[in-house]
Amino acid sequence: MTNPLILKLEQRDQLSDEEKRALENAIARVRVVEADEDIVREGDRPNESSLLLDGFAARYKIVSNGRRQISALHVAGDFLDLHSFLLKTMDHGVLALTTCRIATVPHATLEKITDEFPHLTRLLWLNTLIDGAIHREWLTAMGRLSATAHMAHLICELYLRLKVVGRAEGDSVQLPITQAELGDTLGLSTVHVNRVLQELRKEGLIRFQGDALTILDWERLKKVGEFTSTYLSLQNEDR
Amino acid sequence: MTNPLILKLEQRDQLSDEEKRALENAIARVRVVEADEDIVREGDRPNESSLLLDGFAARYKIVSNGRRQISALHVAGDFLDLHSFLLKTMDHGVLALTTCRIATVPHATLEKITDEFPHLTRLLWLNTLIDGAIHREWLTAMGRLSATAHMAHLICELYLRLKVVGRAEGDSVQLPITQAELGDTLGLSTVHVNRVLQELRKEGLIRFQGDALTILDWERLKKVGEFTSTYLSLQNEDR
DNA sequence: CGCAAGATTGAACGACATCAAACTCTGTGG
DNA sequence: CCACAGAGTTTGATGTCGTTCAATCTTGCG
Repeated sequence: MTNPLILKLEQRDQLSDEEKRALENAIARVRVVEADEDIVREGDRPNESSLLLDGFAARYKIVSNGRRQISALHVAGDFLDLHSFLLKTMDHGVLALTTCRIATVPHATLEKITDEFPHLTRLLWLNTLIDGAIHREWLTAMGRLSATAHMAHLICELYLRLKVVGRAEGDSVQLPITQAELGDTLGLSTVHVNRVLQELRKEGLIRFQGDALTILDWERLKKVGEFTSTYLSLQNEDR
Repeated sequence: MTNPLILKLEQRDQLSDEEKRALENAIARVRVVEADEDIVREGDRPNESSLLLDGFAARYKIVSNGRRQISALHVAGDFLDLHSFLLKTMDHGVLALTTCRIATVPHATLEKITDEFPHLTRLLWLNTLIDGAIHREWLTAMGRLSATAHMAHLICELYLRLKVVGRAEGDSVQLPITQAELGDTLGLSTVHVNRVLQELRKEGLIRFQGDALTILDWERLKKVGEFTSTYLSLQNEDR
């Protein structure tokens, strides 16, 4: 059971043993949050950041008419609120979509890392930059792609991100996300999410029953979703 | 003429004289890019980052049917591609919307800053985190607000961001952005942008003729756009 | 003065939303 | 092991917000 954050970072650059140790030691404690509970709330000023070890979580905002927008979906190895280290006040909430195992890293420890480990600091920074790249990609998909293309795009992304942290088995991943949650992610109604998924199934691109998502035709799915993985920075290079 | 980046950072935290000097010295050269020219292209692997000293710029992506999505609008004091320091490959282009004065900061210098100035590094990191927070806000607005609310939200944000770097005169700012560009930002058609702007004018919320944008009723504009400035991290605190 | 870029208008259309109901599945208690 | 409850999925009918297309109008500028 390697720490999934280390898996994720090692996909992008070399980590020294000392850096790995510093990361492992940064974890103050591990806690479990049940599905549908808040991990961090909008307006909070946390003095620690949460690293997702297992499960699925979402960053979200509620707007006035009660509608919800999910601005990020998180999988094992993702920091849920690393940005709260410097932004201080949470401008959105983070919700557990499933039971989540969460490692807690005090901001004081992060500050120490920035003082003593410049290269590791750059990799943590990189981590937040990838989050930003994903946001931009979602903006483009939301603004300029059809609902079907947007969904295909999201599925491609989630499949790859899960694969990187060893959560894929062949062409399949466990994706315990409801259609309502997908709707809040894509900015669509639940009803339309359902129709879009049916279309992708009918086209023979995916199978999606229960939590099990299988990619049946990766090339065509990528094409439908206009997906290119550049923004995920999957290349290993000096940073 | 203070460097607008320093203005921007000083809004968020104290900067020592040494840090200010390090920032000033980081600028290798200043260049001018004319309106409608690319500043950085998608796929580029720049070895320097561009700091916008004056003018307006946009990050954008083109999707298959030729449509364009703008994922960020930038004003004086903004780094246009600070993230290329660690992401290496540009996943989007950056375009000059007006004539732009741009300071160039070599990545080698940024690396040196991360080795020698931990606190300044955190502030540069913060800078990219604010970009990310803006992305999330835009996602929420795009997914769950009406076109009119979304436009009102964008106007509130741009007004505040310009004000921070001393580009506002009272309730007015110069905003040399066409309705087509606004459409690409909001994910709307030009026609609809026009109608939405008319509605905001008719409601007495803004005046917008030529480049001159005036906020006529800040409180009501904020309300229409469901705007709260938390995500811009305008508080000065230790980071 | 004349042109080109941008803004504005109107009419028809379409993608997705909304509403309301039925269906399926899984877990639970009797 | 059956009934039932509740969450999630699916379906159909209708409504609407924003798009598209095609002009026309305005404005800044050489």
